[in-house]
Amino acid sequence: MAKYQKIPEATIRRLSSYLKCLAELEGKDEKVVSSTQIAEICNVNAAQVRKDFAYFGEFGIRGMGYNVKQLKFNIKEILGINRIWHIAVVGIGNLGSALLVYKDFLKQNYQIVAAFDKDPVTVIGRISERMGKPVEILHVDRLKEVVKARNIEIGIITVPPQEAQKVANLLIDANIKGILNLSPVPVKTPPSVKLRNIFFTSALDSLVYYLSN
Amino acid sequence: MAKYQKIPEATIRRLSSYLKCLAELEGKDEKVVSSTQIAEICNVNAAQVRKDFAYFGEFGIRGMGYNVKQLKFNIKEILGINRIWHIAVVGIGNLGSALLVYKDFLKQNYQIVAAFDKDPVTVIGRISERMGKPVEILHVDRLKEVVKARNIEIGIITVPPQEAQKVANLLIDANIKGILNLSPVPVKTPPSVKLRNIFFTSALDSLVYYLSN
DNA sequence: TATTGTGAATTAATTCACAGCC
DNA sequence: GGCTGTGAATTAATTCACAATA
Repeated sequence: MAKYQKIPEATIRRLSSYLKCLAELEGKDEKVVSSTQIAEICNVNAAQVRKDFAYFGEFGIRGMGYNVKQLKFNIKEILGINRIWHIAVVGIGNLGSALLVYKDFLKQNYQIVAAFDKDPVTVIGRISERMGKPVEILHVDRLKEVVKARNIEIGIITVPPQEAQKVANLLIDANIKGILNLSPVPVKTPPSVKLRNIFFTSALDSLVYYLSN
Repeated sequence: MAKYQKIPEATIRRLSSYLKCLAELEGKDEKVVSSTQIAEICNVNAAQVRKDFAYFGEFGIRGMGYNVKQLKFNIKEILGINRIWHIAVVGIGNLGSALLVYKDFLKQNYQIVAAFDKDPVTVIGRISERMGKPVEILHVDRLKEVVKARNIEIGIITVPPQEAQKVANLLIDANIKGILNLSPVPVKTPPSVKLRNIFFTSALDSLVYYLSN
């Protein structure tokens, strides 16, 4: 898909945000959009928008702009989300169970096909009252087996900090392809397992820095 | 606090991650740490760690390293989190109610002192069964008044996409200082109101890009 | 001796500015 | 005429490499 060059990680993140913008425009039945409009909505420079696309090809029409539907399709193809990815959530505490019912998250390209906890019985009791059995909660011992059986490619870690690396190791051992770590501590993976550590509080910390300075 | 220069946003995010690392080391009773160790744990270059600190002062001892406790204190001071910040959560759906009980989040420097929804009665019924009245849920009409009364400086937006900008506008009108937007669409604020849009799925999208390529 | 702190060198990302094209 | 696509210019971030020093 990519032409030849190394693509900046920032470009990839922006592509994902352009996609949201395009989904909105599509909802408003807009057919065509210019780089200037996208830039305006996403708070970036218009040349940047064009350059981000240029890494992957020519998607626009000079003098006209971009076809919304087509551009959306192209970006999904670039990102690899023109299909459904199977996800497992490990750790069904507050955050984990929020994910299980987070519909916006499910709707597009991701499907949570398994949920694990080290104490499924307690957890099921706690969460079943507020959702109609969204997905069965399994004991974490079954992780490797189920990852294989259900073609799970991505694991989301939502366990307490002291368990995070252990769970990461289990996922790695289960031949997971990628890990999204939402626990409050960083985990390590070998180069073969792609990783994103998302620290919720980091965003707050950086916000607060700019509030204080 | 900062010497003179403009500080890269990336530096601020890393400071927040060094802080996590230091908290862990402190928990293990480590007294001293080197830039190389921090770099190793946080997956960055050691010179980068030193340079990040250098923007703000000299915190280490040549030949020795950094005093864990002291460095932790210094970073908290730099980030402005050497005190408690009052937060409001707007939109008590799944994600919002997860925040209300997300203890790791509360523990350090942030305190959720108000929660708003446009239908508090329904919401209270839904969530009260799984938590012991963590914080009263108020009607969003009372936002401005309560923000003022409780010295709330930060608002977290966890409403559905079509409501996000409206809520942002309410917060802006209530003279909030900063907004953390966890809804799936970007919102806009005037320059006087600092903003972070956190798109959960963007992290997944970028992870998937690197899995596909 | 070991490790910080930092100027210089390097690499990367962004923006400009305009040629190319519909 | 208006907007894309892109080489060149600029700006920013990272890393190197070593002098300073506890």
